[in-house]
This record gives sequence, C-alpha cells and structure tokens, in this order.
Amino acid sequence: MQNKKVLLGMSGGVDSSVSALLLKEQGYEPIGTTLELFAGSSCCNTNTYLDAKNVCNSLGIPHFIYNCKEDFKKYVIENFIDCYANCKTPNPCIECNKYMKFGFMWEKAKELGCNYIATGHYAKTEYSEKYGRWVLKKSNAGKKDQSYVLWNIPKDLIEHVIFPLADFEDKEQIREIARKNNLKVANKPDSEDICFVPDGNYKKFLENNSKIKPKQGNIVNSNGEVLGKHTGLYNYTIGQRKGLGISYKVPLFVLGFNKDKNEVIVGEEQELYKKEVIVTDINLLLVDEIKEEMEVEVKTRYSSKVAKARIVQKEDKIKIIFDEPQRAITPGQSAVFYIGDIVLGGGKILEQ
RNA sequence: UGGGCUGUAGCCAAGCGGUAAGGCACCAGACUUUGACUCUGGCAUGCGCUAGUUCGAAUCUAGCCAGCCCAG
Repeated sequence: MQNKKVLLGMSGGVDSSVSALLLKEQGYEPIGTTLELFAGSSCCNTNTYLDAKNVCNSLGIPHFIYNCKEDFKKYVIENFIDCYANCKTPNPCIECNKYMKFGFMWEKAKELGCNYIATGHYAKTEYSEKYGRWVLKKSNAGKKDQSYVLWNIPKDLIEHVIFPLADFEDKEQIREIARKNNLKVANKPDSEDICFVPDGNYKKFLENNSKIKPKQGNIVNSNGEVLGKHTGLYNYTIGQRKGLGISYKVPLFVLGFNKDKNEVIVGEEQELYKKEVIVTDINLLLVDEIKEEMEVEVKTRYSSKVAKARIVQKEDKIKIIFDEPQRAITPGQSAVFYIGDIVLGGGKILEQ
C-alpha cells in the first residue's frame, strides 16, 4: 500500500490550483496548504488564503494555513536586507524555496504523514538510470521554466517532490484546464514582483524595514572621475542602465561598487563582460562533489540563456570559466549548472 | 580696451539658403513570479536676442547680449 499523500503548497494562483486538480486526477491524496509568510505580501493576503481554500473546497480536499512569518523573516527577509547592505543583489525566491517551500513545508508534510510535497513550479523530477538517483530537471515550459530557482533545495528531497506542471509547455494550457474545471482563479493575473514587495518598490521596502537609509554618494568611472551622484548603493545593481541620470556619449551601466567610499562605479557596456566567476554557498544535486573539471551549461540569472562553461571545485567554492564572456554577472545572484536538462547544482556569485 | 572664436532640447551634437539628424538623460508602454537588461513609442512650430536680405533663413547681413581664448 503506497503512501499517496501529498502536501501541496498553494499560493492562490492558477498554477498551484491546477496542480491540486492534477494531483487528484493522478490518484494522489493532496492536502493544500498556504504558508503565511509576510503581512501584506502578495502570496499571503486574505484573498490568497480564500482563493486557495475555495479551490480546495471545490475539489474536496483539505486545506491548512501555517504561520511561517518568523522563519520567513529570519531566512528570507533578513538575507534580502543583508545582501543589499553589502552591495549584492539577492534573489529571495531561492531562499524561500530552500527554507520555506522545500524546508518548512516538508517538515509539516512529514508530520501530516505525507510521502510527498508538491508545488506549482514549472520544473520536473525523475529517476535517472544513468546517475542512479532522483534528479531535478527543466520542465517543458521553455522560457517559463523555473528549475533555476530550485537549485538550492535539499538533494535528498527530490524523490519526494512532485511538480504536477512538469510536462506543460504553456501557461495558457494551465489556464484552459482551470477554466474547464470552473476554478475561480482561472483568469487571475500572473504574479510578477517579489511577493513581499507587491508594489515592486524594493527600495521603499528596504527603507521601511531595515536600517538601510538613503545615503548620497558619487558615481564614478573606472578612472575615479566623478560623473554624478547616486541616492544610495542599494538602489543599483550591476548591469543597470536606467536611473543613473548621467548624460554621456554612450550609455553607461553600473559595473560595481566601492562600499568603503560609498561609490557606484559605472562604465561602458563592454566593460560588463566577464569570463570567470567564483561561486560560493554551493549545493550540488546531481553529484556529491565535482572531482574534476566539468563541461556544463550555466545560467547566471533568472531569465538569461544558458552559457557553456567549465567548472572546477575548490573546497567550498566553484570557479566558472565561460567559453564566451558573460554580461553583468552580479554578486548575490545564483549561478545554476545544467547538464542538458538536468540541474547539476548551483551557487551564489561572489563579489569580485 | 583691441583681436579671434562660440552660442541648436536637461547634456553632447549634426546641419552651412529649401522647411530642425543622432547619441545621452528623462517619460510611457511591452517583456518579466528577483533586481536588472532588452524592445517599442514620446521628447525644439523652433536654432542667444532684435532687425534686415530672400518666394523661403538655424544657415546670409547688421546691431545687441552672453561665454571662451589671445593681446595689453
């Protein structure tokens, strides 16, 4: 008698709602849960809970709410603030997946006697004969694939994770299923911003929720010439063009920061390209360690294409050497390694 | 004070008698379940001011104003 109980994380959106439906159709016993993460966040306002609960009610499955505000603050928000305080650009979704959806939620799943957890991510898990283990893979959704934000989940958890949307190629298909089944959330718009910064204004969020305050300084070029003023280092990220307010013969981009001098360093586009980068905080899903140089494909940001590279592990760090220089590699962002469609692992880009 | 040069959008800048290029910046939209990038669109009824020549002037002429440079 196999344990078919699944704890499904539900955001109240179309993807997770259809996931519930699919799990049920596939013979699992889904239990819906919505994590309360942050007051006012787009993933957990009253409508979120109600939408998720309504979907569960209409499917005849249970639904629980868990209060995770403490953990969310500790693992996601504080990391987010800390990154910006140190001139890095965080990707909070990575932390949230690691600690909340694939951490906290798995703990709750076990308490509830579930053998699986599920989410509405566009990603795939499967058993690989070649590697003799369960692997995390890209979904069939092409550009919408979300395997990138899942690189930091625990390796041993993969066999207990179900992604019901793994084989869909298009969000419209998901919406169509929702409509056919009269799910009220069928036409809910896609979410786009960081969930705890629903208006997209992360700068205001930082000013209101941390010790980070606007602190003017100089914008300089690589030669140290002052070209303008900035409003606080946390308002900029590497590769950024807009908002510098400097007129120059060519577009200027943020190249980096000098935290001690409170300076933003800018330069021309070609200066953004780097061929090598070191990552830390590594998590390897496919192998236990990289014993010798490997050829992989790397994604250095959520929406970028993969780039061919070789990687070498040195203790707790990995050096990436790209075949072609990559644009605007940004400390704090994740570099994720792929072998074909399989996620090998990843790490956080270190400051140069 | 004499001589020379220059004044075109927030910044840079083309134009040199035929009805205001372009870049940067800025704004709006698209894209995006991180910040960005990118893409599309917008952005001088007016060329320091005032007269004049001309069918027609940013372009030619005169005067004035402003700035820069060289003389003393």
